[in-house]
Amino acid sequence: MNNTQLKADSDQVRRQNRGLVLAVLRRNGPSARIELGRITELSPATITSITSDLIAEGLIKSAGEEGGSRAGPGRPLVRLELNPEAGLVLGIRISIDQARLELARYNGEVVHAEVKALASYDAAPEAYARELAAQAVAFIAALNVSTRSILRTGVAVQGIADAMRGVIAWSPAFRARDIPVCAALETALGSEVVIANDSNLMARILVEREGAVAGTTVVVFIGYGVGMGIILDGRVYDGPTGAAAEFGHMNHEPAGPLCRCGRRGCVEAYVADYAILRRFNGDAPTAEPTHHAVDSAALDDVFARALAGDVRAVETYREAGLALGYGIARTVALLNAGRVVVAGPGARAFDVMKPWIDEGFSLALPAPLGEGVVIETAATGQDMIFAGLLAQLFAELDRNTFARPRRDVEKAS
Amino acid sequence: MNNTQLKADSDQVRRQNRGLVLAVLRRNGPSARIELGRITELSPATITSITSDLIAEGLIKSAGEEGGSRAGPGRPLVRLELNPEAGLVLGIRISIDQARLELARYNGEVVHAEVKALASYDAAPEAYARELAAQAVAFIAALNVSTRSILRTGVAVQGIADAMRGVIAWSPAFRARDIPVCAALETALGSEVVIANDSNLMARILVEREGAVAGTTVVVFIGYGVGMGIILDGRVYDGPTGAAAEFGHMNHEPAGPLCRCGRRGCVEAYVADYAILRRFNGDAPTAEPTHHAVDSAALDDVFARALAGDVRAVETYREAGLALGYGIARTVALLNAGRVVVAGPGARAFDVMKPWIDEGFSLALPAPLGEGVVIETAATGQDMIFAGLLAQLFAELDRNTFARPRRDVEKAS
DNA sequence: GCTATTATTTCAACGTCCGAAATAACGGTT
DNA sequence: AACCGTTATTTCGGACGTTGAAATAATAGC
Repeated sequence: MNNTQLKADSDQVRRQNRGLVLAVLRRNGPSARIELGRITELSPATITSITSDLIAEGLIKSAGEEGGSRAGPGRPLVRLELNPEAGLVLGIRISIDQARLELARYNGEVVHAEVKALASYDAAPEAYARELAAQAVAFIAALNVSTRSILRTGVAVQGIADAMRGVIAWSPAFRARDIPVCAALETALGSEVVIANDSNLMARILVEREGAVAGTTVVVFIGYGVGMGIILDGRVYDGPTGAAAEFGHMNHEPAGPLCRCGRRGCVEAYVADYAILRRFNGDAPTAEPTHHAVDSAALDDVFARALAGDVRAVETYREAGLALGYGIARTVALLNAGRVVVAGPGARAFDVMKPWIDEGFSLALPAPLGEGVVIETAATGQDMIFAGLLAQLFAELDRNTFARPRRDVEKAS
Repeated sequence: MNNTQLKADSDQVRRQNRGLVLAVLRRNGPSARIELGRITELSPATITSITSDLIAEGLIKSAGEEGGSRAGPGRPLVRLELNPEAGLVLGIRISIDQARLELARYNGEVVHAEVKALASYDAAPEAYARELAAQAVAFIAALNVSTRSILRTGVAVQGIADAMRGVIAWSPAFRARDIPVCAALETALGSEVVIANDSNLMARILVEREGAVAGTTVVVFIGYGVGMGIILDGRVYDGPTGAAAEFGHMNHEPAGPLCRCGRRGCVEAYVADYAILRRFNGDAPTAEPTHHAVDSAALDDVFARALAGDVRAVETYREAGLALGYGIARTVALLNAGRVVVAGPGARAFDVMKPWIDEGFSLALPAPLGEGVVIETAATGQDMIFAGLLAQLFAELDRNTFARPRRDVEKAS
């Protein structure tokens, strides 16, 4: 018989409290010991003990003079901050036929970012992974950084990111399935590599920016595809394997338009970039969708026409809005979400779609379930995915690696 | 700034480990200290310390001779068990126009169960709550039990159980909304009262019976209504307020048959008892559904006819199965569930519907998302809801009340 | 230079867990 | 009946973590 829960001991207490201190420093920036004590509710004595350990291990250091002290009498506070030199983290975002790499110090400061062309859609899985690893090695070599100082690497991608197996199980960026990116990067870099879904990362950073969110929030990401990040009780839900909610492939109507996935009536087939264009152009709903990036100028045009009242453009967004409203209603029925944030490039048309989103929502959901649900949009950019990726990497690093007390560091006396 | 996490201290360590010991005793039945140590991974010394505290507090006691020792030489093990006299727990299940009450000892043993008639559908909220509380008081008074020994009370109901506000927010058993059952019971009984959803409790007990479940499992409950319990990583997900997944009111087709909730095309309107009868009888899909319990003999008849190949009966289950398959696919898309269990009285027709469930599922879900998903049924009864309710009450009691170390109990020396 | 004030560290006390040793309670053997 | 091997449970001292109180440090204001 195996147990659901784990036993607790003093090691775990220390780990938890160290993690807490690191988390506060990461979220709040430079903080004095007394402030750490107030926020964590740990006693000043404990804070002294924990911070002196962390300093001895090189994870944090006392901030310079810019701390700014405090008005009035009394000993000035000494602010502590994360030590940027404690290590580096590498973030990689894979999208169709390109990859963006970003190197950041332990305090979150970005050292360098770069976009590399890297054919993905038609690539063979192993070859792609090898090529990606080579690009990563070249990227950090060009910065004169040793692979040894890379503490952790993260890969963000649209579609199903299987964190257990460390592969991209299924993504619109690839024709093939099961791209084994983690293994290749791990051997090339020697650091632990995690994989995550774009929408989840977007959700993560939205939550982080706004502080803890009560209840359940879902973030719908509309762009080249349609994704979703789910936040349950303030925590991003990653699914059993790390995959995100495939809201885009949640069916709307059984005989609906053809989706890139080959099924009919997926939400994506009404709402994604390609679906908007297909509908506006008057192509058959069963016309095979493109598998490559769509012309963003053409999309801008449809949007502008909708604003101007062009009938076909409005009708396009009406159908998209209805599908979205129904899809959101189904999601709310299942998860009892109180807030829905529509984000991503496709969210530019949010205001145009909103009346139809509301209509679909209220047609699909009995009033008691829909009451008080807020459907809104949020300005988001490509860098938010990176911010989320780095936030996740640092959170894991702090919690799983650095929170663990080390007994092998000589304490200064 | 407030914190997501809480600090840890030695008190919390003890609480966690005491809770662990109680949980093992509850799940495993009488266990010797050495066995507790093996399962919890705590040292024998710690187990001695914790168990002697628990014994002093009257929560556990050493089991009689029936422990059965062990073959071979060596000191025989002394099995410990939960002390039935540590307190009582009251479970109440509310259904349409009746309530069932059940009193159980701390070790889970049921003292007495009783069904009382209690008009619900047309009742006024406050009056219903008062009446229910009066019935509960009478029930325990008839058993010669003092309200003081009731440690906790739980209410199970179909529909939206708002645990935060302690009300039945919306349920097929009531025309009215927001029935304030918790407040009334709390003042009448003096014990903490929690409210929970039928389907969640069913899911809880299914999980408990099978041990920890890896990944995500959903339990679809088909009966008078259609509900769902979601198990994320082996834990029942209760939603922000304690409500369950309203799978029954997840829309299937925008212009589908009329649901009891007044919307069209809900899964329930294809699959629930009343929907099966309506379709089989050839009534219009927009015929107003009944709000009272359906004739179970008539349902048996439809089922028998379907088995015999009656065209209209088969067609009825075909449509229900398709709706179910689509609904399950939507759920899997969102939650990445690996296993779906169809339960409840309506699950008797599972085998009949299975081909259509599978068809709907594969039409709705791209292959990579549906791979390896197991859709199955499980035999369930009314008592499983009670078992789940008691399990939940005891788990909360153990974790929140009894795991907390007490310093006011005199230790035997 | 002194005082009030606030931040940080030191120290002793207390709670928890653990390993090792001691003790307890059997079955089997002589 | 005494002894031995075996296994369960308790006892005890040590290690670690947190805490409150007291001591110390570092400033502003007078």
